[in-house]
Amino acid sequence: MEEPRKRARPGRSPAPAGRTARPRQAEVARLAGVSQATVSLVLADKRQGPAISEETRRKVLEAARSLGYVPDPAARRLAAARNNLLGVFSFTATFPTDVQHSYYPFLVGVEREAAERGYDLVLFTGSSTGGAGAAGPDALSRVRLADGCLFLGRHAPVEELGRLVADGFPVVHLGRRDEPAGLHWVGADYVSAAREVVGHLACLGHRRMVLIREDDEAPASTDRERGFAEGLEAVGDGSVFRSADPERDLTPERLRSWLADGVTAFVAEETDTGAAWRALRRAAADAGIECPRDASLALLGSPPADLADGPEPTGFDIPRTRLGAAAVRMLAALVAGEEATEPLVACTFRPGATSGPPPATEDH
Amino acid sequence: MEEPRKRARPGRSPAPAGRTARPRQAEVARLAGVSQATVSLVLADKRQGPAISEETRRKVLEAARSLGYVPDPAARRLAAARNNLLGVFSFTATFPTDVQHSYYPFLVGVEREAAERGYDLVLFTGSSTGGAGAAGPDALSRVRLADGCLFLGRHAPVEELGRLVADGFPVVHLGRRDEPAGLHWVGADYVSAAREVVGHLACLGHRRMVLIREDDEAPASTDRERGFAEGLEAVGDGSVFRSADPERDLTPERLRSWLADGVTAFVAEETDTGAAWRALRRAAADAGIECPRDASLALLGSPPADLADGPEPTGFDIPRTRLGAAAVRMLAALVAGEEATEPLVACTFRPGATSGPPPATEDH
DNA sequence: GCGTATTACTAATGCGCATTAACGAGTACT
DNA sequence: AGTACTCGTTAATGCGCATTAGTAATACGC
Repeated sequence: MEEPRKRARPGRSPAPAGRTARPRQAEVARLAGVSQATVSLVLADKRQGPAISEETRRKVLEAARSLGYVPDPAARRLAAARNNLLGVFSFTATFPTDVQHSYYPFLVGVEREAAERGYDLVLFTGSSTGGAGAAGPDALSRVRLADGCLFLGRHAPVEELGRLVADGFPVVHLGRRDEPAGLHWVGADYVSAAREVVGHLACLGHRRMVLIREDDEAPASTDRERGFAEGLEAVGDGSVFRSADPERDLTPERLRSWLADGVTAFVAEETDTGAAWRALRRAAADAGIECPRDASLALLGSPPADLADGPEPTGFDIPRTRLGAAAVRMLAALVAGEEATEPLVACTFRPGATSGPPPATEDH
Repeated sequence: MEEPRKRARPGRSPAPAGRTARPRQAEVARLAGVSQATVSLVLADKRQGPAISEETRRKVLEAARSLGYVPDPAARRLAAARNNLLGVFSFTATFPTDVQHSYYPFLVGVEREAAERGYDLVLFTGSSTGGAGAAGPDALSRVRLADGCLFLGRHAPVEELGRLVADGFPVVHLGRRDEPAGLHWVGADYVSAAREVVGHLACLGHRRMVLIREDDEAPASTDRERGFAEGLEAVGDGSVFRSADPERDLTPERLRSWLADGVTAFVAEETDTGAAWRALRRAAADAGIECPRDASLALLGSPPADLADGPEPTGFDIPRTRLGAAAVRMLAALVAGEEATEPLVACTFRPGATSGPPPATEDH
């Protein structure tokens, strides 16, 4: 025989004893001798709504306090037609096991800014769609549960993202990204940052430089190259060394031949692997080049963890935390129906110890 | 004249253009040519309740998929159902800038296990920042949006937690905790782990040991002490050195006097600061005690980051990732209305290099 | 005194969903 | 042919709150 219980909630109105249920606005209203609507108004404390007498306000607040009234967030969000929920979706686990993955600093900023704005975060795991739940091509659509969603990682499927964007669902991608047209993103201003590094080298007197980069087409790489080029435009000239495997191809001999050609500074891009910088450092060491003396080195980003304890490289730091915050700001703006905010976040220049004036030449 | 707009939601039903709003069950129903109730039934996929024809089921699922329908979590909660959302609430920032005491390893386990079970995570923010959400007496109550909530950190206000627990809201605290009666928790089995470490020392031949601990009453400390006592029960005897500032109070002289008393092994508890272990290592060094030779040292936990590169201490590792997973398992059980699962998670013994047989005595 | 404001509140409605009583259409059995 | 069931679907309801239209009461102006 089925118990005809109404909902799972125990003891209601006349309180048949047992646990007292959480009080509702209705109970507060009864105690204060007013209507539920009045309670809502008092507690909302709007300035523009109907006026409430001081007397009533007092009674309601008193009643609410004495009952220990606490609003039900679900009901509140339902009635207000917004969730105050921002999604965070990464295509790998948000918390990869290899500790202190680079997402961490982003999340710091994301959390802080979201908290600041009263949003909570929903962490969608790539696997929450692949694991127990349904996989399939519409896996991404789960993020619609939030008011908007932040995407991390390069492997976002263009198709599905495009669909979300086309539906007007607020989406912000962390990192510049052109692919689904209309996708909003925030990213570090690699162009300016690279330009600034080159400018710094130019100030020191360098006129001829080489950029070492890996062989891919990620915006992060091309932006750096552009900044490199722009920085050199009026003050010198440079060339780009591009290799799929810099650690193999960047030989000490090549470095020496560049030096012989009058190159006095080398700039490496930062990548996931840090291969360019590692290759550059090693080749320089093998070639017997002492760093700020014989040639200057710069890194367009931060050194990989395994090279962290060498001399601090001249270059710039990616403001990951601020990026996370900026992403949330933009997402919040989109959710509010406003224009997207500024997508570029400035990197901070790092003087470092791997650059100095070029060695004296015959001009001297 | 007042525009009779319904809520702030733009473009509805016949879609006057512009942004498409999130689809509701009603839209799915319309597209599938059935009623909203039917949609709900199909999507709920209950085995009891009214039967649904295969034909209808197909149509509904197809419509839902093509619209990218996702249930509104707030509405679901309100209608007394489940969300598939588990909350995570920490009383400091979940992603602290100060990496020292990071919840990261826990979160790895939490995320993995949650994904495994088809739950998404809601990170309730604003606990620390006091941002827009400000810390009222209802700061905690936001978590009711989720099906259940995980709490991290020691500073959980007993009052509010008690309220949630009393209301039957599924709550699991990470770390043993007695305070709000009835609170569920998962924690590392410090008692067994400490016992095992002591047992190991006893096996090596140690009979008299001293436990160095800080002066507080956290369960994590008292549990370790209990394990220490239990481990010694039948095999030897020990005493406890307790200090609010071990680095000041634990002098080399004291160490020597213990040695003179026949103490051959020292055990330090792990705390946030790592003070006990640091003090012990330093005092031993200052006293000219060479580690495994003159006396054995053990650490009930993991060394602080700044001592990580010394010899690996004998002791145990706290299985943080597994703890996170266990917490989610328990929370899921509670949400499902089942009994709470096993709260204790075993630590893994670490042989280390700071222990060995006691030095030869006059008995020799 | 009768409109017109103004103030202080309440009734009614709906947010999106789950749930259940009710209903219509078959089919089976007296 | 009438009754009893079963099956598939829908109408209706309510969760707890915010919002708005509406009402009652009082103050004001001429």
